[in-house]
Amino acid sequence: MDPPPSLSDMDTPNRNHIQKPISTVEESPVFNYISNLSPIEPVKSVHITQSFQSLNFSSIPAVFTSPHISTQKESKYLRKYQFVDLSKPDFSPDGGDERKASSGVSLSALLPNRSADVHEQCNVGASIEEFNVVPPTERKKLAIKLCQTLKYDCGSSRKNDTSCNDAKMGNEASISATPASLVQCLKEGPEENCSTVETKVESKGTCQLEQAEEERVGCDWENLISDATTNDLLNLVGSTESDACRAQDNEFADSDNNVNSFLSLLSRPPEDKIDSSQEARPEVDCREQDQKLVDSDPNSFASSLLRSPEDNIDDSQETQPLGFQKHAIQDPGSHPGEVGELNETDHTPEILLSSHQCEQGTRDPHEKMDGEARDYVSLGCKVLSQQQRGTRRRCLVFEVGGVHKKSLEDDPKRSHLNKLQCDGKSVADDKQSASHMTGTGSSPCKLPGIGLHLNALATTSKGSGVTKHETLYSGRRLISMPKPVGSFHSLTGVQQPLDKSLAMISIEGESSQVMKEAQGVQDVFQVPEFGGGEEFSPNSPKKKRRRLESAGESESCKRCNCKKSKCLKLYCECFAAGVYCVEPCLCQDCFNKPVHEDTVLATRKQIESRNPLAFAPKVIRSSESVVNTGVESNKTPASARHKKGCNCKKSSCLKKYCECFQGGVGCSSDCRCEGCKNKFGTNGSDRSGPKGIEEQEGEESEPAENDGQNELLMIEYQEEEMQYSGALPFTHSFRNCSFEPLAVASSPCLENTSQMVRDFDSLHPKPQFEKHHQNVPEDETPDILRGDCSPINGVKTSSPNRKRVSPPHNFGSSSGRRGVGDTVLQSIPPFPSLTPHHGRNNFLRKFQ
DNA sequence: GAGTTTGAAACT
DNA sequence: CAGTTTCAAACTC
Repeated sequence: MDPPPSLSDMDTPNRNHIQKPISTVEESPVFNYISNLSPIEPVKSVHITQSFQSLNFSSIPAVFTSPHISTQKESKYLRKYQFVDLSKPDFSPDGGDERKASSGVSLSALLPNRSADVHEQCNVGASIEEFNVVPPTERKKLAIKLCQTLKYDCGSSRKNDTSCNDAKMGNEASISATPASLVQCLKEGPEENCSTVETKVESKGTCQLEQAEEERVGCDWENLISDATTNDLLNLVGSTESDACRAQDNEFADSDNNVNSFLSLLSRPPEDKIDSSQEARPEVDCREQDQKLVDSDPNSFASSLLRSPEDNIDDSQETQPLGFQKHAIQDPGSHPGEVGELNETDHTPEILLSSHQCEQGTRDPHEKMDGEARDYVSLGCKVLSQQQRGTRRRCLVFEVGGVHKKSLEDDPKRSHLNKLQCDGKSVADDKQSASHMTGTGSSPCKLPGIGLHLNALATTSKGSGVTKHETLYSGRRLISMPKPVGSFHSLTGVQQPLDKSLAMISIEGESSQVMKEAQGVQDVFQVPEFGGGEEFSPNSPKKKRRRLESAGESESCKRCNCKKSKCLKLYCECFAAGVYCVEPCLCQDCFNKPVHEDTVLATRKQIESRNPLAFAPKVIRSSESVVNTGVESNKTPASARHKKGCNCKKSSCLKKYCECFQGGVGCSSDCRCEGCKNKFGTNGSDRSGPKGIEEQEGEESEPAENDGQNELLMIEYQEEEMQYSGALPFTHSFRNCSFEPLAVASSPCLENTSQMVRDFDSLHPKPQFEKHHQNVPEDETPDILRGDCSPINGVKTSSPNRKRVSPPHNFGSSSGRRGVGDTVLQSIPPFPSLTPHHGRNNFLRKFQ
């Protein structure tokens, strides 16, 4: 298997970029051959290109991919991941919050990193191997070119010197075998001529073994790469490559004075074959020997190279204590203060080779290995997998720790990216967790669980950073639905903007918040099977709830407290909001968890079959057509309306029993409330609001309207999805996080809304609503997305008094009840489903 | 914190 | 589609 062809086979817009670096290096047939075979330069360039491109372009297409559509591919990831994980049972870090955080964040993070790293290792190995194939006379030249190439490649990857130290360490480690070999050759003289030979062989072995391992694992590179349609993979590949490249660059650059030594070694005749025992020498032996050599010849190029990784690690420790510590913690085989970490990572080729040999049963070369080395070898593929993850863990560490700490100091974009990755992994891991149970997988890179239900998003949008964090992490728990399913069919479409938001917010976050977020991620995994559910909570639900409430509504969104509905009915606020229940929930026998994804989705489907708008926001913004028509009602509180209207009898629509009041909207003609005193509305005795206008102008035709309104609501609903598609700028999508009370209508945190509404009270209702409209400017949406050409507009425009002309279709609403799809409102972004057109079409088809 | 009220959701 | 039941949030004490 040849990784570079696999890469080139990738269906990526960067193909042209792939070829470019190759051509720049081509100078001779030999080098052309080498270049074609050597993946170092082109592959790195490719990865780098992808990395940065993915920052800008790749994410959007990924967002549009339905998590269910990609189930198959995700399964591949999952399988591979599972294999790796099995080989490393104790992957999780071992400490408190960090452990929780990593358990949620890091698992899926491994996948892309792992792929990237394996690939890279193979590339390096192949490159060196081909290097060896060249006649000795050419080696010097090639060595120079190799160095140049390495430097050249690294030139574009220096951006993340600080932030990627952790990852860098791993990559440095992965190539540390090379200097080690060089050291040996320097020490042992020309007879071995192993400077490149051994290294090459080891690297070659590494590559081949890696490949073989990958095949055994069942990882099809092509599939894997083809699966890499997500930011995570591409970004991580890029980061890994660039880090490795940088590491190499650093090493080579630092040892320019010793290049001659290196070249002299290269130019030596290949009189000797590699000592198989050395070749297969376990890493500990190699380490010891190398260390000796380093001590004896500290000034040599080889020693310089050899020291580099550890030195860099030390540097990393100094500059990135958190990241490295986390790394160390995450490494199950390492112990604080020991060199286990280095043992595992500094000699990637050796240990990989050893592992490979162990797998193949060719352990004879290990006759002379010491006990420790034998232990390593005996671990077989386990060690291999660990080693493979060694580098990736660094990336992971970087993402976990560095993202929140160090990366903040770096390129914001980079930090942002990594945060995205981290987030994606969190969710992906969540999904994976669920997938383990349900048999369905989701792309670890696609935030499958994030169908942004804007209710959920707005739920916690109260303006504080903490709240925003919570919101976004709540978003991860959102339930994704297959596309064909009405309201949730395209939830993933919002992932990108949402996660961008999250990323941006997280950049501003603090470690405490990070841990809180991580805890939030962990919450997703707290399923009954694992004893994480609140069912097992010894605390009284109400007590807990009170505690949560007392802790401040601004910090924690209210969770459900269902006891009999299993959180699979709209009674459940979480379920109704399209989010999974999490740890703060006090529900009992909860099925609204990722582990019951199938059940949840099926239930949702069923409910939506009854009422397609069941999961639509209860409070929806009024149509822009109202604005267009100049009707002043859009400046009133009632410009946002409850989709169905309330049916209050005793609360006078003045308590949160009333959904209109709860949503901060006025009662409308669609309400059947009695004695309404909702001052935002006009349905009750106080009819000073738009309702009065509405009633005056078109109340009589209301019965005929509703069916049409239903359909209009559905269409508008789709328009909203369009608005929240990834094509919209992040800020635009984030507007859904409007911190206005109305924006949180129908969210699980409605109490916040109500409180804010109450604070405003009836004295200044209009300014509040007007403000909301200002914060949710309709003009931000391109006209094409606004549906200017949609039938809605025409209808609305022609009905200034909101008397809607129903399209000729019969609206297939299951509910003949009045108000199921009444006035199209606009004050709140209705539904976050973002699937661009197909979702819309499906949705429309569904009701035509 | 226990109990009550309330109205939406679900059911018949 | 109306009536009833179930349910959980909101509310009161």
